[in-house]
Amino acid sequence: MAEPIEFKRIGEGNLRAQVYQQIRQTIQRGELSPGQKLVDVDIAAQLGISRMPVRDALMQLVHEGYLVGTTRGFTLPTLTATDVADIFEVRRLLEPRAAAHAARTLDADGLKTLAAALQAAEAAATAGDAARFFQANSAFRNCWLGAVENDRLSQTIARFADHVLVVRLKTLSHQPTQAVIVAGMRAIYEAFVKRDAVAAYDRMTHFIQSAEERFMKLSQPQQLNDEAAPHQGKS
Amino acid sequence: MAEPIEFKRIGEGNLRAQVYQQIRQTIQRGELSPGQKLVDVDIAAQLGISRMPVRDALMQLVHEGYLVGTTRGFTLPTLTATDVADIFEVRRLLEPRAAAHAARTLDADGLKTLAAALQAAEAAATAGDAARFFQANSAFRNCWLGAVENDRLSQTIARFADHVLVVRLKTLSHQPTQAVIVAGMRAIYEAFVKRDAVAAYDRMTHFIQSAEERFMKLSQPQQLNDEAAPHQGKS
DNA sequence: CGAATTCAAACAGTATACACTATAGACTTA
DNA sequence: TAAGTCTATAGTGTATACTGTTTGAATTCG
Repeated sequence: MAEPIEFKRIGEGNLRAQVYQQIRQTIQRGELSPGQKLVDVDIAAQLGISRMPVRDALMQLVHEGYLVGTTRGFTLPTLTATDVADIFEVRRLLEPRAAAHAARTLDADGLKTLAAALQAAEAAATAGDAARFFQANSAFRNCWLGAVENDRLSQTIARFADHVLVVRLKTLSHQPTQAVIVAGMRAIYEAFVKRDAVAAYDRMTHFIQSAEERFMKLSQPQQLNDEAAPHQGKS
Repeated sequence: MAEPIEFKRIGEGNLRAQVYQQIRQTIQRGELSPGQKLVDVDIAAQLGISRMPVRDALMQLVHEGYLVGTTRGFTLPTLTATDVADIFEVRRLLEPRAAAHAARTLDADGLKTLAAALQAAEAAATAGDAARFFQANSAFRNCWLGAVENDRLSQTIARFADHVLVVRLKTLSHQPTQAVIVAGMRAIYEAFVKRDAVAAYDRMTHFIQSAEERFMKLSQPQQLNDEAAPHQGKS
């Protein structure tokens, strides 16, 4: 199986950073199927560069939890139900506070971007376009997270949100769930517009909670094989 | 200036992991002076291995925030007052909850280890032995964090706590501050012994708060040059 | 026909070599 | 003597080559 994914170098800085950005975007967009295998030498050949920068990028992604390294290439991690619950716990602790910050610091530009993302999400939900919904969801989050002045806080949130997002691809394709998500986004957006930090805090709390419940409910039938596949990761 | 620090390979796994552990321990113990410069090729020569594993380890540490990469070697990051405040904000959000978990899950062995660490801290405080106090403090934290079942939560905490610990070397050498810290540790320890999750939560909240206040108060005179040295980090 | 054993390909880990760039410090000049 | 400029060098970034280990598949044996 050859690489079905087209990698091309993007953006700034050294090769490692470019490759890192590229692969991370690919993962964030859900363009990497769970069984898919990433091999440094293949990607390097495709980009016309040597293994080392690609390898560095892949290892960084492994360390951030975006990938797991096996003895034969790198693949997406298979999160157990416990893993997802753990991630949601951290998000529950961090995101409400971050949202409260954003309510204070979001400027007019940011609010406009949020409004656009919200509209896109609504349109995608009614049209049943999972990919667009996915993307609008990420855009919304990235926008308000960008307004959070505590970079460590926002980056930690972004990382963990990305991890579950990969798994949530199926959940987010579910129409009723999309409706719940959109409602939550709108509630949060309105708190932002009113610059109401308390409301933003509360609504974000509720949002995360309902997102988790939705996920757990929907993934129960398929079992998401908990104890079957323990943590993973080598060395 | 040659390397005043002796690196030797330790522990398990591949060379990168060994070197990583070694350097991280060195940093955690405060054995790296702020101006100190780490150069991959030097460390590699000292260990009798090639640059690559050392380089990988250093880059990982940079990515985790333990070091910053400059064009001439790697050094400790110089945290501004804002940086420290940001880190403490995240810790305030995460640690109380984690402590509540630990109150449930700590076993007899863990409690014994905590008691030992607490005693060591008290002894070091009365003796005025900053290094031992430092170490006992870390041992205490690592122990209860180890009992937290949510690995992502505990690892995130450990990382951020380490970051400020490096800066807090001076603060923790201050006798009155040591007394405050020891009192907080004892209060938390007692909550653990009673398996009182609520008390653990509350006391950890108070502990973090007082630690932050202590730090901010003590570092005010030296200014800790805020706007002077912005974020740092290259590429 | 199924299970154990062997073998070779695949891929990560490590080593070495070269290229490129940013800085420290010398050197110049006012 | 202080400010600007220039250059040698230190040290990262990237490339290539080699090594070791895992694993999947072929092959043999029960």
